[in-house]
Amino acid sequence: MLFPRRTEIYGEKQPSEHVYKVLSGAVCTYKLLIDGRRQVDAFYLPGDVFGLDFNKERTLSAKAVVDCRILVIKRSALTALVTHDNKVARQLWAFTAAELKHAQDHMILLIKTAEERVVAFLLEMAERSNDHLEIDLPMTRQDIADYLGLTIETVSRTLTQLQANAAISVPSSHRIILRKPAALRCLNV
Amino acid sequence: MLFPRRTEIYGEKQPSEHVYKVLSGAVCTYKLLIDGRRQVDAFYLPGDVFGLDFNKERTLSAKAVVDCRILVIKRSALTALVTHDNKVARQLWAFTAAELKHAQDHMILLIKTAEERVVAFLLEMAERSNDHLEIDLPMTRQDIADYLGLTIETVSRTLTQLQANAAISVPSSHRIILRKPAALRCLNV
DNA sequence: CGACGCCTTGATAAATGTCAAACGTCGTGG
DNA sequence: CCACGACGTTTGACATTTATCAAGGCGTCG
Repeated sequence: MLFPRRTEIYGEKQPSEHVYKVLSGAVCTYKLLIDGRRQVDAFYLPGDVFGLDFNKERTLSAKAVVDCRILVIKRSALTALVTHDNKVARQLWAFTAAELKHAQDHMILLIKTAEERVVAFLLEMAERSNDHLEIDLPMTRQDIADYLGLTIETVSRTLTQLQANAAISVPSSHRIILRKPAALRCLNV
Repeated sequence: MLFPRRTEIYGEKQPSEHVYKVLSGAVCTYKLLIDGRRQVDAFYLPGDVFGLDFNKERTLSAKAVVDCRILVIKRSALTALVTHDNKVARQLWAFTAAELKHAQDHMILLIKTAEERVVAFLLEMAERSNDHLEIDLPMTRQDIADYLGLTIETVSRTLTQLQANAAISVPSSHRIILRKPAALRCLNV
């Protein structure tokens, strides 16, 4: 199924009827406060599965950050499997546990300084990329800022500062190359 | 089993061999950065179960915030049950999902202002208390500050300010009474 | 009674947010 | 093919929030 960029895939409080797998593009999950402040919980890249918040209602919203091809799976198909196959049940549990771990790591990120947060984000994205040094960032600065609990201006300034230190280079705004990965890892506390 | 206050119950990276239930007292789970900054993930009060991070290794540390009586359960006893009883497996999964939801709510708390964070904390604790208006806080200001991503000074100042607004009263430093719960809920975004 | 631990208060500093403007890039239409 | 406009990003000047550092108060326990 195709989702154009910026499309909402599901919204908070809606019933959880499907599970999703990213085929191409990128997705983010987030929460909104009434005044518009937003906390992005996670980015999902090709191969990643999302939408397994198996409280009946969605606890997060999800939207396509760029045009996406997404595989949509009925929840009922999964729950049927679970009641019969114990192994599937355990895999789903492990998946939820992994999301919990990610949320815990994200929480500690939110108490760090701006520079540490940006570096942690770059290292996380590098870890998930193909060659671990060149990163393609499908999301906007606003998405990154909302993931890190900062403003776009602070994210932008921190990136230019890292570039000034020659720790990274930014050939285009959605492409970043790690020049001193070891130094960056030191900043990752 | 008895744990005096400040005792570590388990540490990050240790193997997960037990699950715990608070009988009396209070426990918190947390992560540390090398320079000592600390993020408290959750407080557990009598009746609560903790220690179910079922990645093999602990992703958090846990310590008693006051003297505690704690029921300690062998992990192996649980996993044995799980392989046979599908219902137990699903309960454990639901438990992990609930922890995940709490972590997500905590993340959005960390992007709010100091006043909003303190209010959110008070409302959360009130919700878990007996009469929902009088709160007994077993933890220190430092524990609260580390839960909210603030300093003890900011927590203290915010509490005195709420007291000045007559939104709360603080008869003793570990006891808080909500005077204007509706007004506080408005601040909870 | 004194000492210690914890909490509160005050003055100041630092980090990040806000507001505003300029810049670049990309796509569209003349 | 070039010009224009929209959108996203960067940069700058300034404001605000919260942290830091330091001192004082209060209660508890030996």
